[in-house]
Amino acid sequence: MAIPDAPRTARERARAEITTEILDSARAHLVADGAAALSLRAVARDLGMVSSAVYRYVPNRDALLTMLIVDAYDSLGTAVEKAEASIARDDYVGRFLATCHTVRTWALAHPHEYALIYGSPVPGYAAPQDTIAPASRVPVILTTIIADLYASGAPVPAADVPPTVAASIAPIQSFVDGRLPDDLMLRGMAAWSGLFGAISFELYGHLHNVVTDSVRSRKAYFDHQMRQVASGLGLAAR
Amino acid sequence: MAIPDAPRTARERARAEITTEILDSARAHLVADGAAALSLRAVARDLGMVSSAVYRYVPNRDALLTMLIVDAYDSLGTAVEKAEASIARDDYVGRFLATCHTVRTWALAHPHEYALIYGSPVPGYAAPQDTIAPASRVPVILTTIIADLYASGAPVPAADVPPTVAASIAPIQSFVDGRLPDDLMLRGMAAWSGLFGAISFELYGHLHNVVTDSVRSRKAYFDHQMRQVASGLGLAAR
DNA sequence: CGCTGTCAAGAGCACTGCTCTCGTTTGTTG
DNA sequence: CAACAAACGAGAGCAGTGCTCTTGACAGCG
Repeated sequence: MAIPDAPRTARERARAEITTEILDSARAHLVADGAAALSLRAVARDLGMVSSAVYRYVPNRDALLTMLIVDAYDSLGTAVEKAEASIARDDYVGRFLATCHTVRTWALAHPHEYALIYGSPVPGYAAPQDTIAPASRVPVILTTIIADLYASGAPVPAADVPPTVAASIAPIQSFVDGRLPDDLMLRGMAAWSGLFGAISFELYGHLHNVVTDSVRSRKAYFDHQMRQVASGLGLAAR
Repeated sequence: MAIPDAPRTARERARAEITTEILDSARAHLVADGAAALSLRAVARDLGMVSSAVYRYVPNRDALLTMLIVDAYDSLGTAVEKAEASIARDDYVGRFLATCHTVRTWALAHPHEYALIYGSPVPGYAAPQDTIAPASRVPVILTTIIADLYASGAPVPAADVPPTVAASIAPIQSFVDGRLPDDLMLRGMAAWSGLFGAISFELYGHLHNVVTDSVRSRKAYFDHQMRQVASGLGLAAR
């Protein structure tokens, strides 16, 4: 898997270079006009190539979008990991809130990229294998915070949950070897989907005429909601 | 605004008829292949017209999509209103859960329509005035449930919230003339975005490898999460 | 009856994704 | 070193898109 030792031949060198140029141009178009407007021909024009030449590097438009998806997940993942790592390990609320705010800030700064990864996928689009690792970086962080909180011995929600519900989250529980109480895990998942639900609503305009449309208000609203979510996780405020 | 008394002349009659035929065909394409694949030319072919003829009835593709958006909001709104109305008025949890499950059921049955209204909007797309009324039907139902609950005198969350947060929800509070405590309103909004966040995650595949992918499991998971949300609203379970 | 506005059809423009062919260049192999 | 195969860029081409414009037919009005 690891890159052997950089491209050796001139051809491999050129191929790697042009491939990244294609990706850069595609990303620029995505940022500027969104995924729907991304055109392989426009990318080709950017690089001074003819459209068919691009197909030597990218099998089709979908593949290019997939690369951009991986790209976006990684960009978000890196930002969140960095922000979360800067908080004291035993400040669980702080780590959670830093995660939330970083996701939101990233989303506001990269709306088209956010829409690409958390918006409606194209009908038949099936996420290829290479997207799932980058896609799980944020969930992994959230899970880690919760697992750390639980390991710290702090009081966390651990009520019984109906067997069918417990069974439904078997897949995710297997990732943490069932170390977390079902109740806590379920609340963590609610936090996760609540986080992205809140951001999507804000970004897609559903808060229009609902929450004052100013940077200050929107941030205060989001912060409050995420604090509420945190308290539901057993993360005492402050 | 109201239709005077049905089209009178043969021309007006034909115009109304063809317009609905266009919408029907467009809806069929949307259901089958999603919004991205909706083509004005394909609609024209369906009706045995040439593409330019369609432009006599619909100014452009965006306008057609807007009609479908209104359509979808109305379809969802009708389904939810009907389901919610069938629950005893004093069963607030039941009304809330019926609303949640109906939204989810509708979304699973109409994935492309759901994606059209709750997915990522096209970049420059600004929701026209005619979409906002249909779009608010579900929020109105949710707000009504909460307002009824509050009016019943049941104990509801009414803690103080920071002034900036309270100020941020001034727009929505003005709809209910500030009758609801900020705390309750905020939790209601969290429920609202949590509801659609959960459904979007499920529909867009983010629960893959997280929640067992079976009708039973997914429903049990969703039901549990919405019950948790309800309890956060002061809606005692059962 | 005749004028005006509406309509369907067709051609056309600029754009898209993608395929195929054809010389040219590059790297490897005999 | 020569020969062959693979990789590559350019160009033409196909089928499709949204949208505009012109042209001729028709309906409804004064």
